Amino acid sequence: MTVTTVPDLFDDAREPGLVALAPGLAWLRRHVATAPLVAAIEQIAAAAPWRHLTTPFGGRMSVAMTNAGAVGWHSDARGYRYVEHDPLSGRPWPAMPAAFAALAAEAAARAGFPGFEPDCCLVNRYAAGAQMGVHRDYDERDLGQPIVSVSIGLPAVFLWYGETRRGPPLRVPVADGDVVVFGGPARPGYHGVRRLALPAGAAPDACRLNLTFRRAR
DNA sequence: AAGTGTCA
DNA sequence: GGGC
Repeated sequence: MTVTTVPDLFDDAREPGLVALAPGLAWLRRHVATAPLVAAIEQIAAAAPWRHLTTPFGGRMSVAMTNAGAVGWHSDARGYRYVEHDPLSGRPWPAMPAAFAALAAEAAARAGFPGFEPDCCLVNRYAAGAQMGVHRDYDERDLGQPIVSVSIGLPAVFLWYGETRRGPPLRVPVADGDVVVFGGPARPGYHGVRRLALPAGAAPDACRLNLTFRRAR
C-alpha cells in the first residue's frame, strides 16, 4: 500500500531545480548548503535567545523565533510590528551575516526579483508539533519587495493559499536547502506551515529551522 | 488571531 | 493569557 502525501507534481522533489508554482511564487529545490547557516543561527540565538511570541489576542506561537538585521519582527498584545531592539534585552538585534544577505539576494534574483536587500532575517525554529497558522506578511513598508524563505533541517509542508485564506492550499514539501520566494503578484499571498511531524528514526529533539528575509523599511 | 480546541 |  502506498500513502501519497504530496501531489504528483512533487514526485521529483529530491531533484534540484526551480519550480514556478504560481505567478511570483518560486520554489528553489536543494538550492543552498545549510551546515554553515546552522552555525550562524546558533551565534544569533546566543545573542538574541529563542522566544515564543504572544499574538495580539493572547495566543502563544508554537514556533520559537529570533531575528538578525537592522529590525526584527515582533508580536505581543500591542500587535505585529518591526522593532529596532530586542524587547528581551533592549539591545539591537544581532547583525545580519553578510552571507545571509548575499544568499537572499541571489535567490530572489534567481526567482526574478533582482536587487533585493533585506534588512530583517526572521529566524524560526519548529520543534515537533510546531506549526504556523495561515497569515500573510503585511507589516512591511514596501510590498514591492519579495520575501525569501530558506528551509533547514527536518522537512515540512509549506501551505500556499494565495489571494484568500480559503482552501484548499497548494502543499509544497520543503526540505533542507530548499528556498521559497514570493514576490510581485504573489507577495500578498496567504500562507502557513503544517504541524511539523517527526520522521521515523529522527531524534526527539530534531527540528526545522527557517530563515525568512524581508525588506521591512 | 502568525492562538488552540472542538464539532460536524 | 500576559506584556506594556
